[in-house]
Amino acid sequence: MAQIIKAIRGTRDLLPAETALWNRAERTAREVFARYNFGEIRTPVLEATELFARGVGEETDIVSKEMFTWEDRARAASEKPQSLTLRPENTAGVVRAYIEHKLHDTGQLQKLYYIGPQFRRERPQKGRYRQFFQIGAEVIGPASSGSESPLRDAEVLEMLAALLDELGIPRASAANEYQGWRLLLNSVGSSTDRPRYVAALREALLPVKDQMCPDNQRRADTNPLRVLDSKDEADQAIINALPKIADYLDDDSKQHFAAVLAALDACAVPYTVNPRLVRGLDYYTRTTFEFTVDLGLGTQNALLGGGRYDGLSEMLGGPRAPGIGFAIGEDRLILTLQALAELKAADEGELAPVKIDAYIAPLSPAQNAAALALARTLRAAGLQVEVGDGTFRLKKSFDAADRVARHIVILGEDEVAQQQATVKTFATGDQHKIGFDDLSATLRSSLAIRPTTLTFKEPTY
RNA sequence: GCGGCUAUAGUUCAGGGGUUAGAACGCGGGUCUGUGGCACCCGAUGUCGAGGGUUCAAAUCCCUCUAGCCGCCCCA
Repeated sequence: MAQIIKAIRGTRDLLPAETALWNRAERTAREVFARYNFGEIRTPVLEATELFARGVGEETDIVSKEMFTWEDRARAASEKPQSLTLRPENTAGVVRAYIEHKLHDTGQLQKLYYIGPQFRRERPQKGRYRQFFQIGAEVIGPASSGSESPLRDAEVLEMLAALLDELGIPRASAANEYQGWRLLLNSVGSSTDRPRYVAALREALLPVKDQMCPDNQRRADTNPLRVLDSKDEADQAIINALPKIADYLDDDSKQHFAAVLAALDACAVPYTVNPRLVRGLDYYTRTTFEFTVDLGLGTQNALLGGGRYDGLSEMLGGPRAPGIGFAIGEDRLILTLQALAELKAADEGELAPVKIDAYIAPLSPAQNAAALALARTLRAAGLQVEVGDGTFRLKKSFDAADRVARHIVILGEDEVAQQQATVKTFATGDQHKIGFDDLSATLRSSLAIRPTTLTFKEPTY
């Protein structure tokens, strides 16, 4: 027997039972984004490796060891082979498109959102896959369009709060034992603040480095900012004594951050300022944030992350175009929603599965053609319809119908001859004969099927 | 990339060197020829993750691989 082929490591199939939830989440996100005047952008899954090296940062873990990268062969002798990469995130691609299509020259603020797969070659775990999905958005434009305003930061954060609220994810509070979402916020400073701070950090780490865990010793050399969000218990005292980024912000950055917090207060969006929150991508400046959630996600409790990237466009060879954005881990969002649904089911009992409108059951193969024709009519009217096969016994048809549909439409010899279907409503047990021409209207209006408004008698044979 | 745990029916799981591998749910059929859900009866579940080794004998012990989960790293 031939070897079966399986989905490759870290990728997975989403079957209808799950995609229903994915679609609901995506629909909600699209609706919320539209209310804030965001339009959708779709960028290629494949980009030049150079884009991520320059945008995300050559030294970051993502670029240095987690990308799916290969050399595409040259098409002609005169052409050089090109290094291609499956995108590990989408912000760099959006900014590349912004520059490439000269959206800057419109002078307008661009509000763009995307939904799509991203790829990172990490060890798979719950909530962490090699092909994972992100729902993200970017606000970018020339400074004259207001792209640099703290209002943009606050608006994005407020929009995210609205989205999570609308998806039914509770806010963490003492009342629910902090099972819910929580916004963590920090400012990592401007592109001039940050190098000063990193230098100070390095200096402060030098004498204490040896006392820290091996991971932190390594970080102290490669990426000192990462020492700040270390979970190592023993190192916490040392970390708390390190210089604070807040003391290295220039006046502009300080005022900017204060304005963001003031706007969040005005919108009643709860947040926690965490001076140790840092991000793993080099392009972030000033406001950075993370939403965590304690439902359904194990150690991967970061539901979404984002921040400002005022210098990214220039890094990619474009004009100065400040911006802010975020990316939601859609897989993690779904895990959270599933955990929430389970909690609810434990409280209220299982929810009845959603059923389609009708199941057409021909009584013998002679009625198969008529059944398909009737299905076509009903479907054209917008009804959700399944069709059985006339070789099934009626008993089996009922069984199959009850599993998926609210009504069974029985089609025997008499029904076809009279152009009247026998329709039974599972919930009530009511059964009526309804003319083919009236069927879609009758099924559409649940009122008409209620016994109080219909006085059909049980058919007698 | 590192460490640990796990892999048996469609699903959740039990078993544990010795005839033919089990339960529940689910699935198929019947009792019941155009009226289901309940009940009762019958039936099929399967390369025991893959490959190799030890042994008279391996689903069981050992090794390698693969995949999943947990933690680390990192991040969404």
